[in-house]
Amino acid sequence: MDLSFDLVTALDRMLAGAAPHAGLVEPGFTPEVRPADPVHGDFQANGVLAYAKRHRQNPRALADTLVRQLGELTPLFDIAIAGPGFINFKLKPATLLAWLKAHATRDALAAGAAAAEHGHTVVVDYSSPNTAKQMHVGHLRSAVIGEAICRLLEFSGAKVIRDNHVGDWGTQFGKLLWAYKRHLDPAALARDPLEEFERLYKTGNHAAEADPAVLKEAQQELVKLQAHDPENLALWKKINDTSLAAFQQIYDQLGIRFDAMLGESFYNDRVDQIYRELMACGLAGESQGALVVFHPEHPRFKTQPFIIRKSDGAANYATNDLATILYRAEHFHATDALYVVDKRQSDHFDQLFLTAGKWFEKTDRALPRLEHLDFGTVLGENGKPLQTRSGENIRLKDLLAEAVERSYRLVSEKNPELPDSDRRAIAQIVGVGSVQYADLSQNRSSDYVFAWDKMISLDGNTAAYLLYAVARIHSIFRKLGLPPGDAAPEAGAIPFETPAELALARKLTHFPDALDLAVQQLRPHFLCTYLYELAGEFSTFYNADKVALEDAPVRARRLILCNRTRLLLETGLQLLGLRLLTKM
RNA sequence: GGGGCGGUAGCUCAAUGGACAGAGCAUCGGUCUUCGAAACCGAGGGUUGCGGGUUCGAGCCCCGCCCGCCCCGCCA
Repeated sequence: MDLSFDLVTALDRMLAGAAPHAGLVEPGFTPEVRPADPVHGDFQANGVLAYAKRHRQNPRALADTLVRQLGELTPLFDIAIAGPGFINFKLKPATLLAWLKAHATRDALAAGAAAAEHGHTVVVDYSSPNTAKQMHVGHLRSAVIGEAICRLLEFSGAKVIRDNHVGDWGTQFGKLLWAYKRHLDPAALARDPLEEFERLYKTGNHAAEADPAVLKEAQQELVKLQAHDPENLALWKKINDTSLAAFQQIYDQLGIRFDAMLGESFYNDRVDQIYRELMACGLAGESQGALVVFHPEHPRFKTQPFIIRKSDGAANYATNDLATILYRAEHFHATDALYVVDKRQSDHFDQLFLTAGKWFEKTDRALPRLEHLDFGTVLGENGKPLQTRSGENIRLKDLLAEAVERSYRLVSEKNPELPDSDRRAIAQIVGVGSVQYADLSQNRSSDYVFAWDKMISLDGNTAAYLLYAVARIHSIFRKLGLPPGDAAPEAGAIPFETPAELALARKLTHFPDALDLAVQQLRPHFLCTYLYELAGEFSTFYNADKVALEDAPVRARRLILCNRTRLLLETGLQLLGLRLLTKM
């Protein structure tokens, strides 16, 4: 057995191959190899338990027979049978060293990881704000989680297409255009256009609510826009361009760059085909003046309609999303389409995917794997959705600015001797990274409480704690005058001996397990948990064992531990979308 | 009314049907003449909402109940 990146899979294959020689055959023995609790070893195989039960055999005796067939593994692992019949595998110190030598660079890690998603073309639909409005805290999670998922999939070998499905064709434009033509403040427009658009939208909205005549006029503006009236179309374009430029400032801070920006307007002239096809294949029918799809086999959707054309004849987001699936399948040849969208829209996606599945089947098309990657709400410390004291949505640019400002104050307090420009740069990385990491480190499906003090803190599972570990490693290499990626000082290393060395080396070799879990479930928090534990093991090691010592072979092996910890922390943080630093 | 998600330590959260349910915060107590103490080490703290069931094994799966949040026809 070679020391492959993915030791779980390698062990699993070994056991499956050895099983017939131990008499484990029908019906289908599966080794069930998985990472183990460190008190038991590195990996455990649980498969003999179920097999022994099915065949009324003694599981411990069966495990023993199987282990006897694993002679090839004994130079690499300590193998033990425990409890009712678990087989435990513990990497030997020399094996740990060999694995770490074989995975010394980012390229080596990427080469190992790339098998998992090879051959997949994944469109990821995330961020997707509405134009003419500023991005607010409600847009945070989709952007942050979506970007992390893109990076995880890319690293795992997928071709990823980042698609920002912006809401650039909504009903908001009627009211906005109405107000623009009557209440525009040119000075405000010049100063901060998006602010002014937002004010105008609110003006129009209030006016329309107060006066049905205004509502009618606003609807007329929308009709004119949709009929491609030159004046309204030019205004619409200006509003969108302004919005997208403002969005990009946020995306730049979050490290996001989209491959496609195909908003609702792009699909505007593609919806007629949807109506035609869905009616032709008998899926859609008229109900209360609207065109809808029911799913008779479904307990709820047999009565809860999926509306694809409103009674006024206009398309809505359902139509749009159907057209988008078709485009992604035909144009991007997507094997997978993922939607990073608020969990409150799960009914919509259930109906969308059901409808698309039947439609594609009836029209003999290949349906990509469609998945709604839901996420919970960002709550304030009162347990309610996070808002300003006056009940407004918190703007994302203000939220990020506050994170940077708080980090600046902290860096200045902890490290006042650094030049101000350095402290500013560090605060930018720590502040934005703290917001990203707080969002990612928790299971995306749950709501989470937004708490500044915990987020920026150096204590606990935070970005600052991880970045601090990275900075300390860089500091070691600076002090020794060694470039951090250099392999030469690692030569002559002898296998690990101290408890702290062994614990850290062991943790390092489990990076693939964490990555696999995060990618398979598309939940970045598994990677966060791992990185936090890794940083913790490093801190323990750093505290217990001195690196810069005279004994060359010991120093070499400790430098390997430092360098690999740095490599994995940096790689992991980048996969999450964070930027890196070397001092803080 | 129908449905979705959740309820785990005082608080915020982890835990792929596997071994004794783990972290952080907070509390209490230790560690800087030594590579960055923004750190480390240790202690206490649990009937996993309640009741049944399936399983060699359940926080996780099934059934019932209680509580909370969210969704349920033309917003997205």
